[in-house]
Amino acid sequence: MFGLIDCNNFYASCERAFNPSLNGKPIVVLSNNDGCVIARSSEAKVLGIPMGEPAYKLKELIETNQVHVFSSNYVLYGDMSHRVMTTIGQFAPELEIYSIDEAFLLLDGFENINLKEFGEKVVKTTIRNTGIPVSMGIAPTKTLTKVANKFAKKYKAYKGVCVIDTDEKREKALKLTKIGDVWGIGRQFSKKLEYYSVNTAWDFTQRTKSWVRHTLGVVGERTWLELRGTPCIEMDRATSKKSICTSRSFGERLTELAPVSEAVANFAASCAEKLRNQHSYANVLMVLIQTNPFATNQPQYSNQAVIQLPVSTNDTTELINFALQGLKSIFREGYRYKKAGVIVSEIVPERPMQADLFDTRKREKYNKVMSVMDSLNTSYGKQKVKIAAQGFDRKWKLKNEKLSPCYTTNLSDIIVVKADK
DNA sequence: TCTGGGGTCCTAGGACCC
DNA sequence: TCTGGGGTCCTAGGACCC
Repeated sequence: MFGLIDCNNFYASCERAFNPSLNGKPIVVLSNNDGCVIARSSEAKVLGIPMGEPAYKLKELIETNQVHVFSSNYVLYGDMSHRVMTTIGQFAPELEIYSIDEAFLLLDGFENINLKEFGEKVVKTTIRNTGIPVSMGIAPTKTLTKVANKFAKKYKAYKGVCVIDTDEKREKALKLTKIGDVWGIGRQFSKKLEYYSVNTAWDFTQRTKSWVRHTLGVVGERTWLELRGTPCIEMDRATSKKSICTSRSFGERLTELAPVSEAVANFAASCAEKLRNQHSYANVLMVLIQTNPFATNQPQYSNQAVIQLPVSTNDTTELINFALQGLKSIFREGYRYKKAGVIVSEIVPERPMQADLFDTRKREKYNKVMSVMDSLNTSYGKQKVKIAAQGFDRKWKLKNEKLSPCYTTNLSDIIVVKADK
């Protein structure tokens, strides 16, 4: 059996955890640049605020209903996520962190344990230890735990836990699940399936295997098997990423190379840090820039440069260098740029490292510089030490006017909270 | 004026090999 | 009339997830 734990309205719950006066009030959290709604408390959902809605379209609704609005605070959410994962990790032999607010548990060796009671204990402990409410689905396949989780959230009487462990329960649950709500069935697939009168997850399971294979390919076939109780998707044990991306929309449109360069240098530096954190090197770097695709009345341009790195690396100075070279090759005058990004890929572990016979760079020296930089930034705060190309102008800096304090990671914020009390 | 950011996997087609 | 069979690697694009 598998378990799936999912935090309820995660970002909204994080904002609430340190500000109890928000309990019972509608909250929304906005995407970077204060763009779209990406999280809503249940009160905000009741008001009919849809997921993904651009914030400017909601101005009136927010004012008349006194909705509390927050810019996204990933430092806070990341730290809270870590606390939740640490708590639930203690309950099972294996934990797969699937996203910032979700994790699978492998429930091997739980044959003689009452799973419902077990789940309730996990849920209660997590809320008590972290202040974040969670729900848990338990079932023989990952896709079915997703179904179970939805029911655990929907019905209060379940106390946050739903177990699907018999065919009767499975049939009942699948008949109540719309096909588009199934994990692995997105917009295109559900459109196709509805065309063939497959409206519920149950309808889907009643089709033949070959029909599903023919209509949706192997991916759909796996979902079909999983919904019928045959596990196909195992616990993912890989911990390091295969590609790493840092991209942002700018707070204002940029027309000059200089501020875009500064942004790209920062994105490259962030990729390098992420690489070092997971102890790996990249072999390929890509830089991309684009204008605003929504501004249809303005000249559009987007382009990307792909650079094969001569020697795999996670060195900030080196990656910034290549990223800026790439940027120069694609940057064109006369456009209002909205967004840029850096993606590193073909990622390999730090050891063993493939060297280059003709490499002239003093790699050991630079590695030392990087580790000193990392430890200074860990002790004294992000970006205390950085590369000059990352600059100080920050014209590209995104908008986040409604940022909450970093309660858990910034000492001065913690003191402020105490003073308020 | 205003619309996010970060990932994974699969497939088809082209270029190439013997 | 009639033109093989078996493979790899790469890329772009499409689907999905949070």
